[in-house]
Amino acid sequence: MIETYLLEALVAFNRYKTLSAAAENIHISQPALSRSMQKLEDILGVSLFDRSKNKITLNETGKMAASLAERILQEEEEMIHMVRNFDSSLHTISIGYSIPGPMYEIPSFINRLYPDMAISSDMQDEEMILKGLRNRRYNLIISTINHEDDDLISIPYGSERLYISLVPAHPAVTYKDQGLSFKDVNGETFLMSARVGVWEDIVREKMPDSRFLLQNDLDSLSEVVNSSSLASFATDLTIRLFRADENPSRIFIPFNDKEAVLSYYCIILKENEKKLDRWIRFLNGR
Amino acid sequence: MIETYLLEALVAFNRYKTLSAAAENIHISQPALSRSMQKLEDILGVSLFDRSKNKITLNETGKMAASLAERILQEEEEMIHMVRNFDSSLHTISIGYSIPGPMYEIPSFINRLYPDMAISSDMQDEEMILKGLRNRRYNLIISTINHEDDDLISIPYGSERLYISLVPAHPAVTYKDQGLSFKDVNGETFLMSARVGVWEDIVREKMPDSRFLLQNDLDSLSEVVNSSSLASFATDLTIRLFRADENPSRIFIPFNDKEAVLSYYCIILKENEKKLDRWIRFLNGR
DNA sequence: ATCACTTACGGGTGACGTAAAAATC
DNA sequence: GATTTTTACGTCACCCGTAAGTGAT
Repeated sequence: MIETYLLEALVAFNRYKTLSAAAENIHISQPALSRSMQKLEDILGVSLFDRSKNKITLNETGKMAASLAERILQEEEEMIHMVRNFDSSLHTISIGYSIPGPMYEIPSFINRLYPDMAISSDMQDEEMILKGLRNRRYNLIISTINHEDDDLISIPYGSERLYISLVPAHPAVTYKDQGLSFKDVNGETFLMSARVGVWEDIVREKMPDSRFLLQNDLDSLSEVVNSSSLASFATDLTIRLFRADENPSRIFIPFNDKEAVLSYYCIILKENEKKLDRWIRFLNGR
Repeated sequence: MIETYLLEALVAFNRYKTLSAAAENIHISQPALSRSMQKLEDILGVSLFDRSKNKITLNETGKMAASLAERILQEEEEMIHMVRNFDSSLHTISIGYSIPGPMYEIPSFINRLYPDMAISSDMQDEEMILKGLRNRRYNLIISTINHEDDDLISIPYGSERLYISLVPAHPAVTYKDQGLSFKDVNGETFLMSARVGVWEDIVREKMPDSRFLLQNDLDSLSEVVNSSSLASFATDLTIRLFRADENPSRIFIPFNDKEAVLSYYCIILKENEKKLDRWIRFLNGR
């Protein structure tokens, strides 16, 4: 059989057209490459090159061999990637979210239950999240839709209420105790994260006259928020997790509207029930 | 990149299930195979096996890797065959015949014109011969049909008349000078080669009452013919080439019927016109 | 005790690099 | 003279086999 390094040498020569150039590019000496080409011809029992005294080029057979070799090398690289990806998929729990809130607490729970597993988090819209669960991209998803399908297990996880975050000087802080409604602050300009999932659809619909300044990066968002007097958003969950209410420069007021509350569910494929048994029992045992 | 011998080792282990058995089958020592498996894991950066102290089995990742490796090795073998076949096709002129006669003289002409080329001969029915020319299996074909297509070059090669071969004692030898007709010997039993192409169709149709004893091998045919008094066939071409008329134990009498004469043509793809230039000029220069 | 695998060790193949020669531009 | 390829030669990597060790059957 032909060892891989010979195929690599052939492909390199085909790409760089001279032995010297090819040798340099694959970091071997030029005579070594010359010998490899001879060895390849020897193994195949076939002439692959037209040789003159100081010129060597692939003949028709050689060109064919080179393109076949390239295919094989590509496939070998693909194999490496597939094996590594498969292995890593065995050692990571991949979670898809349609809202960001739970993303801040679920990984630490999972990590406690499965200390040897890596955790990958991803946020996309509802549709992509569900599709990702079905095609095994995600091991579990957090969705605001309670999908009830025969092949799924759906467990109510919790709910999140949207808050407005204001500077203490803002006139709307008078609502502090009773909460306020979207229409009370419709027209306000908000700073918000670009990645808030379905929340974005909700606030845009309920406050059509507002402007929303999106920030891609969470750190820069919080920096901008702290240095400006613009309104922003939070939820009961994020306020608790980040102890945001200890920050004296911001007042948090809940929205009273029913659309300001999102219930969400942890959904997994039934086929993964055993694999995620600890997690399921943790959820049900709360 | 992964050297081929490691893939072979993995595939062997997957097939034979224990290191010892696999090692024996690929003719290396068992520790060598053990090391190869470790090396493969090292290169991939991934665990491929479940190991207990004296047992080693492929895990899920390992099984996947093994099947991918198998695919790659198959492709490599395929590459070797394709390259060798392509190379040999460059060094052989492949000829397809629908009748056997020219098969006895064309190769020697070709050999004189192209002394470095190998020659392969093949006989099949008209349809397969033409198909073989179109799909490049044959470089040239000899056909009794004068295919006139835009992509083909067809050159009349010659014609062949069928003779009957009789022992001198046979009553029909009285026809010797004027020739005879198929119907004159319909009912006769003939010894004939199993590979006579379209001739077989002709004699079966024109002498429906005859029996034809087919011989696969030409040598055994001529042996049987010489030791029996049964009739047999020849053509002007074969009589000349094999000096059959110098054999006193056989009389050759031509068939007069028009179906007893077959004209045949040398046909090549136009795209091969240059490659076979010498041959074409030889044909036209006769 | 036997089997299966791993680790340790010494040996040989062969792939490598350096050097030199030959040929072309 | 610079570039490109091949041949020659010595070196070193690495793959191999043998031997020894460990644990399971």
